[in-house]
Amino acid sequence: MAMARRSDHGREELHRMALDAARHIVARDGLRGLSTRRIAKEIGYTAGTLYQLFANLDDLIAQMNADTLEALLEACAGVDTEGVPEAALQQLAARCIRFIGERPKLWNAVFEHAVPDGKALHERHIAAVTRLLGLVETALAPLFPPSMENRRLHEARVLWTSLYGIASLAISGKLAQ
Amino acid sequence: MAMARRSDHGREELHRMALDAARHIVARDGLRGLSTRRIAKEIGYTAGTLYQLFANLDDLIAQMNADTLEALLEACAGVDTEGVPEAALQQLAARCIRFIGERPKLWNAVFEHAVPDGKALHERHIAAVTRLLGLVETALAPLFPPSMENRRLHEARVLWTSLYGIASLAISGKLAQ
DNA sequence: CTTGAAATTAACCGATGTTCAATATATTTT
DNA sequence: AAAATATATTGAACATCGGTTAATTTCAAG
Repeated sequence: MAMARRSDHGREELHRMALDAARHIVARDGLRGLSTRRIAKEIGYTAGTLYQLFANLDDLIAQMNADTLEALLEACAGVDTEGVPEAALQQLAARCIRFIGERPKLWNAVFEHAVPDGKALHERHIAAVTRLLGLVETALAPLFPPSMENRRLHEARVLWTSLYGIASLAISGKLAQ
Repeated sequence: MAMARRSDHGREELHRMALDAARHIVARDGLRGLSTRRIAKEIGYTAGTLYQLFANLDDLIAQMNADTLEALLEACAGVDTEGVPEAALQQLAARCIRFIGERPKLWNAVFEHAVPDGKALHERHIAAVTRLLGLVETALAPLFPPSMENRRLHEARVLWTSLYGIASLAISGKLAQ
């Protein structure tokens, strides 16, 4: 097989291709089916090339997960979080559930991937979670007087945490039949 | 290291120990962290021993997942499904969400594990799902006259599939208290 | 004891993440 | 254009770990 040409793809184009391939693999076979060689094969390169774009496989997975969270954020973008709280929350929940239900294994990867010892979570990962949480906080605002800000933030976090269970449950129903 | 004595543990005791170890590993590190050698190490044996108790690793995982579903069933056991339907469904949803939230990675495994080609789902797996569905069906009973049995079973399935709606209510309820 | 079956391990063989020297390609300089 | 330099890509090497099977050890029964 011929060596891939140097200028076949630009650096960031390759970066994108690798993450796309990883996403497809994980969506189909779960994190367990992901390997450097498999990603490389899917994009027509060899494993070593990936180490020019990512520090290692953990780094690649972390970026893939950050992508997933940003995509979820995108999916929630259209929700009006300033109106009636119940309606806003229901819409947020519905979009999250839909998003997760369409890529359950990819979503699982966000939680299954153990962060390497000592390493912090990826910056984009944190940013996306923060903004998602922010949506819930905003939606909850009308239910709490300004004096109960702590309480509001706390409840937003509780709600956000429970969302995972809800989404899982929704997915379970779909997959169990 | 001395070979483990043959009579250290009975067959079904070992069986249980292996599944327990697998559960702990998956709960901590996800399906990706699970391997025959790691299970064996945790219970003081070597990998080959497992093949006396399980057909292969896939079989072991399948049994672990069946255990998970049965544990969920257990967690739902106390719910009074004979009373007011709305209350029963809400309780069921709340318990499911709680259960999943406490062992997210273990729950993921139930859906990440691809059933080997040609193989059917484990019998206990199917039985557990059936009984979970049965809880919903029972809870729905008061809402349907006996003549609409088909309809009731259908709605139970729909509800199970879209449990997230109920789950949302359960969360809202928590928020209100 | 001997024997045979069950339990346990050791060995097999392929896959994994990662590194690195060698090679192929692009770019710049002369 | 040719030479020189810089970069991209590979393929092999390494060490480890994967599931599974073959061979060995243990134990109880006759």
